[in-house]
Amino acid sequence: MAAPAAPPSGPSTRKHGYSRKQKSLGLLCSNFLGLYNRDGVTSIGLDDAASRLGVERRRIYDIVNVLESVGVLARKAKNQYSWKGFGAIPNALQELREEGLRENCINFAGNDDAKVSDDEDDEERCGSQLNDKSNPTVNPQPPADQKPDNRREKSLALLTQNFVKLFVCSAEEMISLDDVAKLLLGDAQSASAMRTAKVRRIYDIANVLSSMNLIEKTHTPDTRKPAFKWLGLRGKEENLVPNESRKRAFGTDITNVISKRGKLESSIGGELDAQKQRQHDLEDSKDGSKSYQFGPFAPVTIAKPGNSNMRRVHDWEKLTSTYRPQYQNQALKDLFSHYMEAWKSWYSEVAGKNPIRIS
DNA sequence: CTTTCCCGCCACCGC
DNA sequence: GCGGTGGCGGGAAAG
Repeated sequence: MAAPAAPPSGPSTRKHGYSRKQKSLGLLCSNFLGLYNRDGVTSIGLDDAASRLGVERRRIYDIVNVLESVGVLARKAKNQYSWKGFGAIPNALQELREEGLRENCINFAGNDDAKVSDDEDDEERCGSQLNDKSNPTVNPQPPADQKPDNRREKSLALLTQNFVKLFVCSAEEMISLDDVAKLLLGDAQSASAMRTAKVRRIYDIANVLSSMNLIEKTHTPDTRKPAFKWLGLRGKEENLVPNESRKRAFGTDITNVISKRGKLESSIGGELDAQKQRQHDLEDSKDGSKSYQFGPFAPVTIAKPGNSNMRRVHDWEKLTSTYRPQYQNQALKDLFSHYMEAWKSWYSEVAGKNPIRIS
């Protein structure tokens, strides 16, 4: 693949092709992951990440918040996060699942292959936000106050957790954007204007989860409505679809310092960094090739192992045994195995190389 | 036109 | 006060 500046099948973006896709959160997240998913990485400084990825600090917060919700990161201190790795995801998801099942009094019964179609069941929620002013929280929190924690309720992190719970708790493997919006941000269907304002956050979350291949953007089979499909596991013949090649210019200065939305950038030495745009496709045969691109300071060449038939045999057994808590319950064991099994392929596909670090 | 969602202002939270 | 966080929504690119 090539042509970073001119998106395929787009209008002739002649000069200074400003493309939103090159600055998407998902792309940034992929780069973030590629940058820190490396042995030896233990802690991550926000300033360091921001400068190395060439973005403002604000954007790092977005990524970090959702990554933390999935267990990949953990806040250690101000400005400092610790890298937990992809291996922390299964446990994090399971916790979310248990928590989700616990907090909302739902009885989905043995409804395994739900079709759902038009009825949006009301699983998640029930204990989250709802009516703007009335007391919303039902969680283990003193209902005394409502003003202080109001901020927390709308945090990206919490939204992300609820988003994930939606999939992990229920049997659905595809949920429409409309339903997600409705479930996460309570409220009935309001005008399109109000909803548009709300879904912006969902897009943010979805983009970074997509970059991890935890979900995938799709459309409902019947309608053409946008929807999200849960990947990574689920009792289906689901296959892990590797992302398409994606890249983002690195090392350039802060995103907006010069070009204001790509309009008045004109001729302020915009050519200089063209050299940084070099992109060479890593190995690649047909489609799915995920290549990270680094700026002037290209670290290690990322070798993507998965593509060929010979998948290097990870020490998954060892790893699994290390991770596996002492589950007395057989059901939990199965569940865990199910997760791990799915993640073997997922991990080797997306993350590739080095095994997860265990502390 | 609608949908997607980047950007960054500025409120908020400790210190 | 001060700097780190991160809601929040304007408004422009993409469809």
